[in-house]
Amino acid sequence: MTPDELLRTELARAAAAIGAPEGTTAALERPRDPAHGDWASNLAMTLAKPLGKKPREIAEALVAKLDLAAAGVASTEIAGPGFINFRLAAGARAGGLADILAQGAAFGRSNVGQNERVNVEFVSANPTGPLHVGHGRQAALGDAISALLESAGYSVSREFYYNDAGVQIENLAKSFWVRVAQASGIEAAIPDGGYNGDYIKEIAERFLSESGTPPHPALLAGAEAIAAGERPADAGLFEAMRRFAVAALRAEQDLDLKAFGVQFDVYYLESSLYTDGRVDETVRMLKKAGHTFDEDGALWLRTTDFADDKDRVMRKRDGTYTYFVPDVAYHVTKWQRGFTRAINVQGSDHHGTTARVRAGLQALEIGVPKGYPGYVLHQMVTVMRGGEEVKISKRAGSYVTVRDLIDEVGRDAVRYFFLMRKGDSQLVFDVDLARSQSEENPVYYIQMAHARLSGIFRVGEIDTATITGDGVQWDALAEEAERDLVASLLDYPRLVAGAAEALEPHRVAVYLLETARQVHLWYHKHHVLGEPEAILRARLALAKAARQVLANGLNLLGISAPERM
RNA sequence: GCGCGAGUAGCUCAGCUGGAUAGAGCGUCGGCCUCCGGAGCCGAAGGUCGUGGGUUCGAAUCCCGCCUCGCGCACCA
Repeated sequence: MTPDELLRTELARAAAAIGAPEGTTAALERPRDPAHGDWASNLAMTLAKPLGKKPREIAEALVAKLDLAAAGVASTEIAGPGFINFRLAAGARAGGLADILAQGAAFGRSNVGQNERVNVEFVSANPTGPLHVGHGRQAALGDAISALLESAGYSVSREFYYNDAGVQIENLAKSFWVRVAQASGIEAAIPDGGYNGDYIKEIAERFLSESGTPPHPALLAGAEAIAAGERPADAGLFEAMRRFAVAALRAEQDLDLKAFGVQFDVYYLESSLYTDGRVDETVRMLKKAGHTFDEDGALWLRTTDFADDKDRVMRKRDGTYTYFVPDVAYHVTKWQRGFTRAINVQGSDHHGTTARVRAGLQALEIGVPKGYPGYVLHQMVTVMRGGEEVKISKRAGSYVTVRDLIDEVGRDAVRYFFLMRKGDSQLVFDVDLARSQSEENPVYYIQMAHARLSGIFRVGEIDTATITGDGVQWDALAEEAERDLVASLLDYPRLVAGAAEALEPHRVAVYLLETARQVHLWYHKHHVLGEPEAILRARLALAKAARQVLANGLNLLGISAPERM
């Protein structure tokens, strides 16, 4: 147990002893002002109302009940309106470092999740083009959220949902047909709403060389049909092209993800929901539950019964389903596959769908919880280079892809930059800063801290395996910079737990930057090698512990922790 | 118009789920330093937390109104 955990338990015990109501939580925090001690609690203030006494009286009663020695507390004081301030014994303060050294990579992990199965869905791009920066933010976020949940003891499955059915894919197939026709010498134009990026040209070339050139008349007739807003008559050829294009684009996206170091456990195909009958089954169940109605020749779901702001069409007049139905069918599978918790990471431009998906699940009346699935929505990304915004233009077929970014600034920097801001604030990606090898670059700065600490052991020719907390005189860490660094390091488990609960990886990113700053500060002020034995040993332990915490945090974000740079 | 998100130092952003005198980096100004690993270190200036009310011992944080910006408001995903 770290000192604050000990203290927390003691406080809870004391609170119960003076008759605090059940469920009273003892808030314990690190005061901003060091003069207020190492830890402070507002417990007495929160108890003032239920106990009907003055906060300061309660504080005195609490202190009298505390076993200070057990919690490693040297002194207490009651301050301000009723804060209880705790000052730890010098040894107890730094003694927590022994925990870090003993737990190693496990430091910061917990078991609050109790192996609950969580499905984290992210990226889920349509296979209609390369992954762009928005997907990149999502990939970084989804992967980090997954890692956070794993570290909190959840059993996480990372999932990618391919929307490989529906109107967009139809448009892709038509655009592809046109490109194939063009490459075969036929004059044709990409239809409205189609995809005209250069990448489709390249795939069309590949199609021709791998599958041979299709019969000229069929291609021509198909192109004319597309121009008229219809499907090509040769259904077999159209289907073959659709498959080829989708497969090629999926392969491209896989390469993007691989370059980013993101691995999914499950790729779920929307098309499979049709072929295995789940879509029809979902419609049948919704009808059976009695929340559907017919109007204007379409089949509707009365989602307004379940907190949606308007009713939604399920089956269009032309007999095809809206995307909403497979979406519901898909989330039913998540529930049925045993995920009692589901989290969808999406761009905020999708937030309109959240209410209706939940409504659809409620309308089924199969016991899915109300807030299922949970959503983490993130705002847009703008890319800056040379002080100017890089415009994203799908129309011109030139937009910033994830792979462009990774090629230019490296995987670690891309990950950090996508994670350093709160998801719900807009993010400016400064390419020049991300690629700079200076301390202004936060990634470089954090990794440098890790490398510097590693350098101490390398230069001193010290095997880190020999560094443990055994027999270390912790009160040798008496400098202010050391006290601050130690406090930050011991704060790490709480920080990670909070980030996991809130699904906010940026807290880890911000923490790492601050901790790195403290490492640099300490490193510049105080030497390790060549100091007297007691100080040397304590500082080596501190260096190793700091390095461990930095590595653990970076690992959560999917960023490497280099030993030298 | 409705819904969601954002608005905090000159700039970019934190603010640990309601705590004590609101923080960091960059930039600006003043002063040191050249040491295991590369310009670092110390200090200063800089704030009506968009705005007006409310809730309470206490509000950047919770509630209501208003202003500005972004996203959405399809029988597209």
